[in-house]
Amino acid sequence: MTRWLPVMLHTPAHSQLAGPLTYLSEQALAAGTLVRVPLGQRELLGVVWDAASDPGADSFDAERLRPISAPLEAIAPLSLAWRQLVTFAANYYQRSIGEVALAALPPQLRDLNTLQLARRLKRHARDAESASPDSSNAICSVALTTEQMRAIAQFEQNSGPFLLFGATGSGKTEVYLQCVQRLLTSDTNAQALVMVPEINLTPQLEARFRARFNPLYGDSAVVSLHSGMTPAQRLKSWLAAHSGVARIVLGTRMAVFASLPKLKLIIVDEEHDPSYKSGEGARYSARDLAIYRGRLEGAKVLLGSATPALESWHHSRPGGRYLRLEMPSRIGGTLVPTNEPALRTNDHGGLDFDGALPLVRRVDMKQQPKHCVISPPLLDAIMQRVARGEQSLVFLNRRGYAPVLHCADCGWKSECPHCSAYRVFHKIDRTLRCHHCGFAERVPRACPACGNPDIAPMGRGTERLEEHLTELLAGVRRPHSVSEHSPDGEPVRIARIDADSTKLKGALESQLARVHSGEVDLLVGTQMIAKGHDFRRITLVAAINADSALFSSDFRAPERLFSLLMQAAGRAGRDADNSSQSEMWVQTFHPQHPLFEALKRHDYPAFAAQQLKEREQAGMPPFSFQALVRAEARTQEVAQGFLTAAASAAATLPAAASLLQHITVYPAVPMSIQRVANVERAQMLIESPSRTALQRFLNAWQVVLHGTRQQPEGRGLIRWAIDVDPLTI
DNA sequence: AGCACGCCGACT
DNA sequence: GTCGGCGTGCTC
Repeated sequence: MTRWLPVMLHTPAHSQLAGPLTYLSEQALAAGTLVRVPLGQRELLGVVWDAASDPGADSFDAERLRPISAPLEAIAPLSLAWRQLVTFAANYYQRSIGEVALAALPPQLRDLNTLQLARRLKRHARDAESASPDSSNAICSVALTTEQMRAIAQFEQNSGPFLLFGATGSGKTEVYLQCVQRLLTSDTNAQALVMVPEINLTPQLEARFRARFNPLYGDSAVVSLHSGMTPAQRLKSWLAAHSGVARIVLGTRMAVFASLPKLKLIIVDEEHDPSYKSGEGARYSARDLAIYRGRLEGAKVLLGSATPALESWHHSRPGGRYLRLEMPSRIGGTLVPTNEPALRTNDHGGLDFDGALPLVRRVDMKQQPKHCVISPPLLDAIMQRVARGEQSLVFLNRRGYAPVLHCADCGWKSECPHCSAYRVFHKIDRTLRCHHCGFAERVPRACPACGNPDIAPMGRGTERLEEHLTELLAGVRRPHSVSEHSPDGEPVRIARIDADSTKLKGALESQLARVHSGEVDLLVGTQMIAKGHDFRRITLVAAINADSALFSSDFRAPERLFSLLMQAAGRAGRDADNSSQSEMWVQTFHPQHPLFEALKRHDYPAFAAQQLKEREQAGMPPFSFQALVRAEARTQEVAQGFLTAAASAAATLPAAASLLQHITVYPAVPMSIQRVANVERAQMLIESPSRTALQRFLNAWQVVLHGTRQQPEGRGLIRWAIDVDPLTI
C-alpha cells in the first residue's frame, strides 16, 4: 500500500516550503526515520516528521507527489522528544523546523550513500565491542569538601533546574563528575550531556572525564561533539550517542541537539558564556534550550558558573525557577576544605575576608605618569615575581600591534576600504588587517594620503604590549637554576598567546605546555588565556586597559567585563602553595567604580544586585524580552527602509492592535559597525515585558517581513534575520 | 536555500 | 562568438 509521508527538509522558513513536504512510500516508516528524498534536481536528507497522513489531507496536487528515494533503515528513528526540541527551537527562534532539524544532524549523513553508511555502522559496532570496560578498576574515590558534598546532596534531593554558583577553583568540575557518576551508577542506561562554551576547553574536560569513566564503562563511553572535529569523527560520536553506546557526550553549543535516547542529565559549564548563543542560522541559546530540553525529557539540568548570567542569577533567587547551589570557597590543589578564610590587608590598609582568592589591586591611572602603559607599581610587582621565579600574566583584550595607524600631518587613519572600521596594524608580518572582513595589505611606507613618511601606531594590542614589556624588562635577569652556567641569570622569557599566535594547529596546546613547564616568566594575551586554563604557577594577573567596557552603550558590557576579570583573577595561583601571595591587578581611571569595588571583594552577588536593580529600573532584560531584526543591503537606506516598511506593515496585520499592545518597536538604526565587506547593516529592536507577547508578534510579523521583501521597499535587500534574545545590541 | 533558466556586458 | 553577472521562479 502506498502511504503519504510528511518529511522535513533543509528548506528556508518561507517560500511555501517551510512545512513538511509530502512523499510517497510503500513502507510504513515511523516518525523520526531518516530518509533520502528527491527535491527538484537534488536528492536531500530528510526526517519523517509524523505518522503517515491520509491521502488528500494535503492540499498539494496528489499527482505530483514523488516517492522517497530510500529510508536510512540502519539508523533508529529520532525520538519524539528530539523532534519536540527541534520544533520548539524553530518556533522560538523563528526558523523553519527543517533547517533546525537538518543542522542538528551530522553533515556526513547527507553525503554518505546507503552502502557507505552501512560499512561505517558495521565498523563502529566492531569498535564498540572491543572497547569493553576494564572492570578491575574500582570507582575512584575523591575527598570532597563540605561545600561540594552539600551541593551534590541538594542536587540529588531536588529536581532542578540548578544553578551551581561556585567560585573559580571551588571544584565545580568535581561536582559535575560526581553528579554524572552517581547517575550512571544508579541507572545502567542513562546518558549525560556536558557542555562547555569553547572548543579549546573540550580536550582538558574530555581528559578528565575519560580518566574517570573509561575504566568503568569502556573507551566508547565518553564522546565529544563540536565543530572542530572532522566530519567522520562527528558522525561517529553522533551515532554513539544516538545508539546509546555513549554514556557521556561532551560538547559545545551544537551538542544540545545531539540525539540522546536515555538523556537524564544536562550540565552547562560556564553557563554565562556568550558562546552558548549561536550567531548565525537559528540564533539559539544552547543554555536556554538545555533548560527546555531537560523539562521535555525529564532530565536534570545543572548550570554552573562563578559569574552567572544575570538572567540565570535572577531565576535562582529565592522562590525563583532555579535552585541555587553555592560553593563560595576556593580550594587548593590538595582538595582540603578551607574552613578558615585567610585574613589579608587590602590596599586601603583594611582587612578583607576573601578565602584563598587573589587580592585585587586597583591602580589609579590618574595618579600615574601620563601615557604610561604599565604603571610603575605594576612593573615593580612583575619584576618581583620574576625575581622570585614566579609567573605573571598580563592580559589585554586586543590583538595585533596597534588598532589604528595614523598620520599626524593630514589626519589619515588606516580605515578599511570595505568596512566602517580601522584596519589593525600587525607588525609581525607588516600588514594592515581588517578584523571584520579579513582584508589585508602590506603596511604603507608613507602616508597614502599625503606622503608623510612619519605615520605612527595609535593605541596598543598584544603584539605591542609584548614588545613594550620586552623593553621594560630588558635589564632584568631571572634567577638561574643550578644546572645553568650563566653567572648573571637569564633574560626574562615572555610569551604571547592570542588568536594570531595560535592559528596553527596544536599551537595553543604547545604554548600552554611551555607555560605549564615553567619555560615562560611572563605571559601576554587576550581573553583567550583568561578562560578555563589552569596556570598553577601564575601568581600575578594584570588587566591593562579595563575601562573601555565601563561606559559602553551595550548594557551587557559591565556584566561581561566583570565576568572576564573574575575569570582572569581565577587564573592566579590556583595552586594552594602560591595562592597566599597571588594578586589580580587592574589598571583603571575609575578605581572607585562599583564594578571594581565588587571585584575587589570577589562579590558577584553585590555586583549582580546592583546591575539587576539598574536593569529593572530601565526595563531591560531579564525584566523585558527583546528581539532584533537585522537587515543587510548595498546601501544603508535600503536596509533601514526595508525594516521601516516592515514595521509599518505590521500595523496592517489582523489583530494588529492586540499583537502590538505590549510591544515596543524601535526605529531602524545602523548597526554599531555599519558596513562590513561593503555591505550596509541596519537593525531594529523589538521589546516587550511579555515573552509570549513578543513570540506571538514575531510569529505573525515574520510573514510580513517576508512579504516586504517582494515589495518595492525590499528591492536591493541582501538578507534579513531575526535574533531572539540577542546578546549584543 | 539551491538550482535552473534567461537575458545583457566584456573576454579567450 | 562564449563566459558569467544576478533577477525570477520552482521545488512535495
